Amino acid sequence: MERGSTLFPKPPAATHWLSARGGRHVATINLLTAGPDGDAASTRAERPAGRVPERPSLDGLERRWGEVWERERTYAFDRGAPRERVFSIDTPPPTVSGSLHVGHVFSYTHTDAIARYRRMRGMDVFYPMGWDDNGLPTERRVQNYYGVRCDPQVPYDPGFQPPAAPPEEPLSISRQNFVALCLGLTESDEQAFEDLWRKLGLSVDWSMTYTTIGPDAQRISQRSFLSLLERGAVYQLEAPTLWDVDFQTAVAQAELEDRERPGAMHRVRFGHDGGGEALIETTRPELIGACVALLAHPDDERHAGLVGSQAITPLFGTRVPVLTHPLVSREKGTGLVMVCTFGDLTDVVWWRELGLPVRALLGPDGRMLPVPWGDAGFESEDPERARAAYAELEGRTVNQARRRIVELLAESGDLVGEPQQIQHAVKFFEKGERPVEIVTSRQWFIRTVEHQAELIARGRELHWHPPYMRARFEDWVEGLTGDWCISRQRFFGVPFPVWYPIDAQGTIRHDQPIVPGADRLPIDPASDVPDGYEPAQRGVPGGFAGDPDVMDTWATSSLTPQIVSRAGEDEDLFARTFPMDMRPQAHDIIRTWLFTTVLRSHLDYDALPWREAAISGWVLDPDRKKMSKSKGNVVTPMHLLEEHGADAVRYWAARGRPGADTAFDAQQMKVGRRLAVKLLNASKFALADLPPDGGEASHPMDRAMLERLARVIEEASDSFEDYDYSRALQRSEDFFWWYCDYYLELVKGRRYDPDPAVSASVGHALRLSLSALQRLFAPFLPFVCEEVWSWWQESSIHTASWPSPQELGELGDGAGASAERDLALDVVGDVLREVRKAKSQARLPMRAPVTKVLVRDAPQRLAALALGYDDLRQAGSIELLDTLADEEFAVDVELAAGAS
RNA sequence: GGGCGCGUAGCUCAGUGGGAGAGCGCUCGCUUCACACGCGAGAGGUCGCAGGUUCGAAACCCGCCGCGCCCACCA
Repeated sequence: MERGSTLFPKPPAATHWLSARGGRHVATINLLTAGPDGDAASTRAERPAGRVPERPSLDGLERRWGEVWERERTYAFDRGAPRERVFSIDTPPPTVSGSLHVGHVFSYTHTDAIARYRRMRGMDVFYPMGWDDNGLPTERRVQNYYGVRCDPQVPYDPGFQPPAAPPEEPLSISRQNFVALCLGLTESDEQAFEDLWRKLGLSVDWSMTYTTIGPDAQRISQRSFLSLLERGAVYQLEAPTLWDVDFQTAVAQAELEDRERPGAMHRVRFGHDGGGEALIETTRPELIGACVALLAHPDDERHAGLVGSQAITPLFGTRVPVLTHPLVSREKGTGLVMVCTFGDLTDVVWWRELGLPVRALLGPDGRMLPVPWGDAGFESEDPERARAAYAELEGRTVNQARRRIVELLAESGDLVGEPQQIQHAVKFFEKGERPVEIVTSRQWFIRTVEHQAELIARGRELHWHPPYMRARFEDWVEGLTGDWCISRQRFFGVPFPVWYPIDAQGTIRHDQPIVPGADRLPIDPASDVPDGYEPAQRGVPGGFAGDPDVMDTWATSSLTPQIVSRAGEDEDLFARTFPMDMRPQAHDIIRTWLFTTVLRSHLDYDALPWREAAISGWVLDPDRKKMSKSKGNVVTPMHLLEEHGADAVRYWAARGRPGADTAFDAQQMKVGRRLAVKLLNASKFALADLPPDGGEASHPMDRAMLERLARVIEEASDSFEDYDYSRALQRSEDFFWWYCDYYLELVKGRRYDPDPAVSASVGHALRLSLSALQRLFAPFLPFVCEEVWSWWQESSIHTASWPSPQELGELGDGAGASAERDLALDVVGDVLREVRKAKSQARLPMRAPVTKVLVRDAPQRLAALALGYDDLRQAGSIELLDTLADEEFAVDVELAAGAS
């Protein structure tokens, strides 16, 4: 056996043959030293050098190669690489306080396949992992885990230790202590997540992780906020805001979801200053006291007589005008609608457009506020009665108040008929338990609506994979009705870096925010003091007050491209990585994460944050419903990986087309495992007793196989370029099974032929094909591919170059000859199938000898068959192979005597 | 109500103008010197329905039906 030469004596000039990672990378692929007797293979995995194992196995591959990759820093990012060689990925930071489920495994595998492909193309892949630890999910988890509750009024306790077991009554602790617990708990969560990702084989550079609550993320968030503030792109306003009454915080439009809930429609009689009555229908009778107008459609003649007059609310005796608005539906209810401050978002529109007063009854805790009725407060025709009625509601929750007021209305005779039970969609905060309410409060908003057209244009600039996902983005942008509310009345988040002066009267001057210098960031206005003030001046007249709120989690995660590329922190890295190349994410957060990231980058850099958006689908239950948390927790990802192996789970994931929701299917994982085992065995077979390399594929059958493989490489590459990893896998896999079942069987005779002149062509073709196949599968099955590669190669397959058609050699000697060779593979396969069928039907083993085979076929096909004549005879154990020109393809098989 | 996607074998899906396919499952057979975690063979389909374009449609166009998702509505 020759030694020391290489598969590719003349590496093509293309840069993708060269390492993206400097000296750690081997530029060429060493082939001829392979085989069980070879000595060149390394001891990277504590294996006797250069050995193909007797019984190859998948057992232990994950641990073994995971350690090697870590030790050799296989996936390390070389930050010296020029921008054009960098492929930067804006990885979604998973929420650490939830648990990872199969949906994460699914979509992160897609990203990893693309990352590995790009790396093999010679790109320096910038692929950091982040953890989204900031925000409500962590707060909730800490509250439950330790049995504590954050109370900003409680002073900081430097010696605080959480109770050993959660007490029955939640323990009130300071914000600083609470945040410390959040940080501690997320740290252990993050380690568990990292372990899982490593086990799955994500090719992440683990030296570059980030968190959305870390100081860098805080500094970058605050810096961006201050920049927006300076430019007037962010403002604060006291206004009706979507509000979650359990978390007691503002929420954003994007965080709402509809839930079907039973409800009741009540027909209620209002009085009227003309002496008549006005009937309305409402699902929220508890807000009758908050009614500020009745509305009809301008063209609705039924109520034309009422318009312009005054109606009088039942129970409370408040006079409200009857007005018109085009948004009123004539078909719904009585055609007359009650406007309250505020029952739903449409009320806000009516209130704003018609200039109606505010009469708010609902507090931030979701209970009916104490309000004065009569002279000192809400007006009423009969203040005594109003006070008495409202006393029945005050302090009650929405549901309690609703039940009570229905009784009151029934007693007073103002409820017309029985309430109709209905099923209707109600808006919820996606993490909330009770419907959102609308509460007036002071909040920060980023100007969004005025940029709608520009954002649509950004969406068209972005390359979407699959392309139809852009429609979701455009639908969302076009449907925006208000600016983005980014403030939250919570604790574990990035604080707004703003203080306010308190004037001599003790009023907080929100209109005169005090901002810190850039060099002070990140700051927490709850503990830091603005320049020119003393700590003792906090909260006193003439002093200052810190902004009490934190940013919405999306207000930070919308900056992940800036965070990972370290905008404003490391200009060199930023220039090499931003705008980024790719954003992978699932389709359900296009309206949140994708949208807000585009918005922030547009506002801060007047640019897209990335070129490509690769959108993945969801994992569905076998019954095609979205995988629920409860079910996801039954089959934890770690269990899956342990049961089936990482490569097998990755195989299932990679079979899911980009953007397509995919059913959870353990059966597919078994198929993936089979593919991995097949790769082991086929590699073992090809590499053991490998014949000498003749330097070219001189035999037409070998050449035809390589030509097919060249087309597969081309298709897989094109698919990957289009971010269609699943197609790349499918093409490679289809070829591979054909290669095992037909090609490897057909060439057995020649490869074991003692005459090197006969075996050398197979020797060459096996090296080329096996090398290319192993690399084609490497993005999908990184563990088994690294294993089989290590049997005959020195460095990692994952830093080897992606296969190219050119490396298979100059195959072309005329299109006609090539077409005939390809036809030969088909015809030989057709005949072999007939021979196998005859043996199968005769219940004979496949090696059973065949006395004679007569192939009838078109002359052209018979001519092609001649190219594979010997291989076919050998593979079918055929003694005599004859052909006869005929119009129909037919094969007569004569089995050895006594066989059937 | 608007939009997007999907509908092909029992299941999961590939197939975008000219032979209806793969894997799994099922049936039968074979321990063949890479692999029994294997190999070979077989059964199984009016390609959702209806119309149109075309010499020719699973594919292109129109309509309808069904499923899923997103958005809007929410009195």
